Amino acid sequence: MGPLDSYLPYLLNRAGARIATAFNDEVRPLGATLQIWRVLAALREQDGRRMGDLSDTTSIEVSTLTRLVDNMEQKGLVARRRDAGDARAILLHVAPAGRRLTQRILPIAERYEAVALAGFNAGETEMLKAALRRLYANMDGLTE
Amino acid sequence: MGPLDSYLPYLLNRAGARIATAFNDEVRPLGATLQIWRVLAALREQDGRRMGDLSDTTSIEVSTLTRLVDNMEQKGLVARRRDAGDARAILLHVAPAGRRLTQRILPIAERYEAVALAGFNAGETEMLKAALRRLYANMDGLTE
DNA sequence: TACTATTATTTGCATTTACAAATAAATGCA
DNA sequence: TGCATTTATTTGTAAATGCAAATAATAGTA
Repeated sequence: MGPLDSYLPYLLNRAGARIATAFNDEVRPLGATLQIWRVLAALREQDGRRMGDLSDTTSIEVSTLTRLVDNMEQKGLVARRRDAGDARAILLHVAPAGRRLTQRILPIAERYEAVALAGFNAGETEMLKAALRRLYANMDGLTE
Repeated sequence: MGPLDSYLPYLLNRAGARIATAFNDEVRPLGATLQIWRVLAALREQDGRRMGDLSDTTSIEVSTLTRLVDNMEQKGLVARRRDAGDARAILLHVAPAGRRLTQRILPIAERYEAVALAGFNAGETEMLKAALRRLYANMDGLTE
């Protein structure tokens, strides 16, 4: 293996960690965290999701997610409801405070997108995003 | 903000998390972790580094790194030496067991690079890596 | 030289995280 | 229907994480 900064997982982690840390610092004054934002963003995309589904989309491990949701529920950001059709499952819904918080974080999220992609034109941006999706899909090759 | 999977930090985190989890599972039987590998890889690139330097290259927070290094030192993977020129600083060196572990992990790391980039040609690969470096650099715009 | 500010690392402590086991419900099938 | 298997979530528990404060040494300057 050559130099570290030509190793893809390294570059990926480094970029991700930097954005994550900065974003986290920024939303903390709002009483949020990156993880909370991830859940809210997932619910914004589609409300009433199962824990397992949320775990998949947010990349937060289920047992961690359970406790994060406990916390968010206490803060009134979300509400658990037992799935009527399948009583094993929970459907998580945003609550009013969660919607308000989402609205406050959205402009920050948009700013991060813009800053990260500063100097990228539309074609480059799309190419990068496509590559990241492809990369994610490629990992199927390992986990079966 | 549009759909989640067009949001760059999301794509970045998702890809990174997936690789990280899989890699971690794979090196665990060797008595290693992803974080341990990060330190070893950084030392392989250049031995005798300061804690702060290591923190920067590995994206591991310094206080976390201190304890990780405690652990690695106990396992005989690395050794701390006080910097002769500046007694505040520690220079971290690989130890024989660390070198051996590095050799065992290297092929795994190479495989991950290959799997992640399956189907990418040389040009696409270089473009992606360049984009990730640029993205990282772009974040200077926020943290000053 | 003494004093203040800066830099490098570690430690205190509360929170977050994740593996494994436990619980609870649905499904498949004898 | 009854029982074993699978699926969904939570809980137990130990380890990892990260902010803030503490410690230690250097550098800058009056």
